[in-house]
Amino acid sequence: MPTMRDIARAASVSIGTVSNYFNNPDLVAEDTRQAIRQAIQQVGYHPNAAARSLKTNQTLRLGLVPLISLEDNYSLDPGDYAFLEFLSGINTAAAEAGYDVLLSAATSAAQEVPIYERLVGEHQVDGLILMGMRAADERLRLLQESHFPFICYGRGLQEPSYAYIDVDGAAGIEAAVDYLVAQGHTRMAFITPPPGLACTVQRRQGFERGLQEHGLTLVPEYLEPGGFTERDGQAAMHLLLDLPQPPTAVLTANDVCAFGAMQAVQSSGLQVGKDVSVIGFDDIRLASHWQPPLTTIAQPFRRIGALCAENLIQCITHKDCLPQVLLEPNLVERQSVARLS
Amino acid sequence: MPTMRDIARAASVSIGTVSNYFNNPDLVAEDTRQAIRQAIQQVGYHPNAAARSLKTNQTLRLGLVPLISLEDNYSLDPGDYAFLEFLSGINTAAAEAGYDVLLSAATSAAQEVPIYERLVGEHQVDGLILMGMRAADERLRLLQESHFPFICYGRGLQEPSYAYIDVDGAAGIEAAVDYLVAQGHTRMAFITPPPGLACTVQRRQGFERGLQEHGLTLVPEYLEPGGFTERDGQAAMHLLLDLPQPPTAVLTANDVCAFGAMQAVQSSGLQVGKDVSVIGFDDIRLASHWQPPLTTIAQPFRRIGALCAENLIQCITHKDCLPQVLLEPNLVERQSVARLS
DNA sequence: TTGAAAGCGCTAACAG
DNA sequence: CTGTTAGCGCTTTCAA
Repeated sequence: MPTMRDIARAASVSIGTVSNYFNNPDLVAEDTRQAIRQAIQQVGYHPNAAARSLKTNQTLRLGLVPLISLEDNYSLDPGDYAFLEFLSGINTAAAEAGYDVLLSAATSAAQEVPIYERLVGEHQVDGLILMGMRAADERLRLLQESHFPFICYGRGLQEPSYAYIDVDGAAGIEAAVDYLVAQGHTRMAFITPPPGLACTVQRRQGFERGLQEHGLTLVPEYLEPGGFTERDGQAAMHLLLDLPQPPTAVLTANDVCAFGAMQAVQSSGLQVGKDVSVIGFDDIRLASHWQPPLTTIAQPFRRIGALCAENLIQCITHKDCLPQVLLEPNLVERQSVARLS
Repeated sequence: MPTMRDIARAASVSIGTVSNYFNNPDLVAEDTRQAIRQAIQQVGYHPNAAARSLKTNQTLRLGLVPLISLEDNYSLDPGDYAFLEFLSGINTAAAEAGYDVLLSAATSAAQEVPIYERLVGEHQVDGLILMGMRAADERLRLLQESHFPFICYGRGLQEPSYAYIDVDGAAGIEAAVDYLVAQGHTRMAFITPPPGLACTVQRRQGFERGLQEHGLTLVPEYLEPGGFTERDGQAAMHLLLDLPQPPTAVLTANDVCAFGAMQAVQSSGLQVGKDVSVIGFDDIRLASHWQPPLTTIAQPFRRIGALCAENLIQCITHKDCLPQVLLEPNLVERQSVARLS
């Protein structure tokens, strides 16, 4: 690989001028630029990233640490199909701003914090994107203490002092409850996201608020702890259907969970969208292709990912800015909800 | 952030000794090690990655360039849910060997090669993982010319001279044809992956071979160009059903495509697994939860990803080794195929 | 077993 | 406008 020295020699200029060519082109005379450009073209030169980083203290990389755990699906975001869209959004927006994305897997929750420490300590990235926020999240402390730029997809439970992009899950669930009530339902259950996640608490509050507003009381058995997988949905729905008085409508943790729940309904000889209504969360692509098409609370993952990347980069370059974006989710009506007379 | 100099000072040793502590611990006396360990603990020191890379010429990073294109879903691997599993495998295996993964999105096919050039030129990564291999793939030339370590998930059409991990798609399709014949089918169609991909050609050959072996002739109308999305499957299946004499069984590009195809069958008032049989490819998690559960040709994506990472790292560290792994796919029988009398 | 010193490829003063 | 030069933080001889 050629170095800047080689380019300088080939263009018969000094190494400093080549540096200027890259970082302050207007300081360089047009003919000199021409010569340098040619030399670069000829050997296919690219500046060495490590050398540049060492000097400038910036990597042009954004970090993301997915928790890929087979045992505990505690915060299995990456197992969630939505993660893909999220990642695409990050990646696309990052690329547009000249950043790459560094992925560093944690294969258990215990590994997680050390990985963040290493990424920060080694200067591997200029900023970090967090996701799958927990009700009590160690990562926040670490990053805030070290004054390292970061942004979260999701918020913790108290009013956050950090940058985040989030979808108002409570409002989404509340809107879904409104909708169900409008369709004549009164017995509504909620298969929640995994316990421990911040969004689980938030959405549960939305659920309670929704019921309350319509003078409905929360049946404790209708609050079923669930998760993001089909298995979770399937198991929880069976539990719900086994109740002496099963709910007529069920909200779920996400679309995949809803798919599992629908599967349980069908294998119990009941019909989704008729005997039992199901509402998903996320609106992944398959939701509209499911049978019956799934009514769900849409989150714009790609956009969220892009917002995370853009705003994080903003934080990195402009320091002391604190983007806090709360998006409104959007109920997409399809055919998995029955209208009761 | 503390530097090695700080550690050296704190431990009252020279900077070279601290370096030895990390890279040649046995050269350092136990008490000295103790002192250094303590100093490191105290300030939370991590070696600066850029400085280290600059000197050692290795980054401990593996590169992956997903093609995230909204217009042309030419090689929309990342849009495929299987990508997630693949990525998890890579990420996990990489992490185990001390590597991180660098993602650099290409948002159009035109951007792709320049991104590879940049990654190589900037020394951003120690090796690259390619996927979505095309019938004629520019990336191969580039990487082979520059003698940069890389490995492919998938093979080009001629016998490859490069490292790869692949699943024998032709054999998979052939086995599926065998299976369909055993179930009494003779009119079989194939909704192919996107044109241009190497696997499309390979699988088509498997399809033809399969038919041939059973003395069946290929009906040109039964070879329907498709893709990896539900839309692709849906559209192609409708075309197939509109034929004067529709097929009784349909192979598809992947499970998601199969889902779309099944949707088309149902909306035509026919029943999957009875009037029309459908076979997927990949065996993503949802396949078994679909209604009816999808018979499909399984690819172990997580394992493939892990193999890619492990073998690439092998290539990086041991040079001149040429892993070429061909995995046999596996037909998973479920309920989307009818037995004809 | 430890220390001193050169240099990886680049940037950013600064001098000319 | 261009050249010279001193590091960025680390590894790696080589001497002591």
